[in-house]
Amino acid sequence: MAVRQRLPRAFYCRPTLHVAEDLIGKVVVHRARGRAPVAGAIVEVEAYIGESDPACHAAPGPTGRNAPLYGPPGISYVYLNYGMHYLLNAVTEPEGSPAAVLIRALAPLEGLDTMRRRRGGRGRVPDDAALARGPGNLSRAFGVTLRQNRMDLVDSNLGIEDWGLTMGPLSWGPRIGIRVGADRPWRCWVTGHPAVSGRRGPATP
DNA sequence: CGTTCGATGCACT
DNA sequence: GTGCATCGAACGT
Repeated sequence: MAVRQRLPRAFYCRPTLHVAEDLIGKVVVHRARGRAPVAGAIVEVEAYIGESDPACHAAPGPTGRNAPLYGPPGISYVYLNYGMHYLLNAVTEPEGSPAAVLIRALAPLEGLDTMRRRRGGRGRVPDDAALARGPGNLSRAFGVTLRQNRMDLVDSNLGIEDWGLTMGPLSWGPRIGIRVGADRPWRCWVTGHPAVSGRRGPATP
C-alpha cells in the first residue's frame, strides 16, 4: 500500500463526466465511530449534471433537499430513496453549478466482516462481490445514512482515496432505474467486473 | 434465464 | 396525493 492519498477538492471541481470516469478505481473509506474501517474500490458510477438534466435532483431548481448540489465540490450528498435506501453522491463542479456523481458499486477491500454484519440483517449473507453491489446495498454495507449527508469527502471520516489501483477497461451506457433522461449515456462501469450492478458487460450500441 | 411487484418514507406540488 | 437515481422474492418460460 504505497499510495493512500485523499482526493483533493480540485479533483471534484471539474466537469462531472471527467470526475465520474476518474472516480473509477478510487477507494471509498468510511471510519465510523467505534467500528472497524471499511474500504472499497469504485467500479460503477453515474453522473447527474445540472438543472437541464431531468433526472438530476437539481432539475426543479434549488429546494431544501438538493441544497448540497449547489454547494462546494467534494461534499457528500446522501438522500433516502424509495423509503428505505440511502444513495451516496459526491458533489462536483464549482459552487453554484449543481451536479454530482452517484457511487453505484464498490469492490470490497477492507472491513469485509463489518460489511457482512451490516448486510446480513435478514436473509443470507451475500458473497463478497455483492456486498456493495448497487447504490442501496453499498450504503448499507458502508454504514452510510442521512447522517453522512453534507460531509466533507476531502477531510472527514468519510472520504475517497487514491490507492494506485488499476481497473480494467471502462464502458459507458444509459443510467439505470430512472424514468426521465434515460437517453444520456452517463453511467460508467468497469467492463465485466463482478461487483457491478445491473448489466456489467460491454456497452452494446 | 426473464418479468412483475410489494415494501417503505419523505420531498415536493 | 404522487412519484421516486432500489432491492429481492416470487413467479413465468
